[in-house]
Amino acid sequence: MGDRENVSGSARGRLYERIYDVARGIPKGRVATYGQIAAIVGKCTPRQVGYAMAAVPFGSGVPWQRVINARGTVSERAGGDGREVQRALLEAEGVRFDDLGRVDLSVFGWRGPGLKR
DNA sequence: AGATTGACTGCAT
DNA sequence: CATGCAGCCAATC
Repeated sequence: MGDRENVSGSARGRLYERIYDVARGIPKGRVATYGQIAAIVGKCTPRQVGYAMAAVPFGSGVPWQRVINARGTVSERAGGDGREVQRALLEAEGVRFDDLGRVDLSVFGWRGPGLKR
C-alpha cells in the first residue's frame, strides 16, 4: 500500500507532525509563541507554525491553544470566532490574561522542552 | 510555473 | 498603542 503519509485527510505530516510534537511538549498552564516553536523545530518559520496550527484536526491531542503570538496576544484566526474559546481554555489551565487580553510571557512563557518552570 | 494567502516577527514611523 | 513595510516559507489556486 502506498505509504503516502496521509495525515488526517490532507497535508503530509512530516513538518506538521514535528510541530505538533513540539506543541504537545508544552506543559499545562504555559504558552509558547510561534517563533519559539519554529526555533525548536528548526528549518521552519513562524508562518509555517501558524499554518500547521490552523490545520490541526479537532481533538488530535495537540494543545493548539497554548500557541500564541510573540506579543502575548491571541491571534485572530480565520472564522472570526474561537479566539475567545482559546482564551477560556488557557484560563482553565491557569494562564492569566490582563484586561487587554494579553499573557505575560515572562511568567507563562514556555522556556523550552525539558525545562520546566 | 507564477501569483496569492496566511493563527508570524521585528523594526521603523 | 496603531500602522506600514520587509522577510519568511509552505499550501492553495
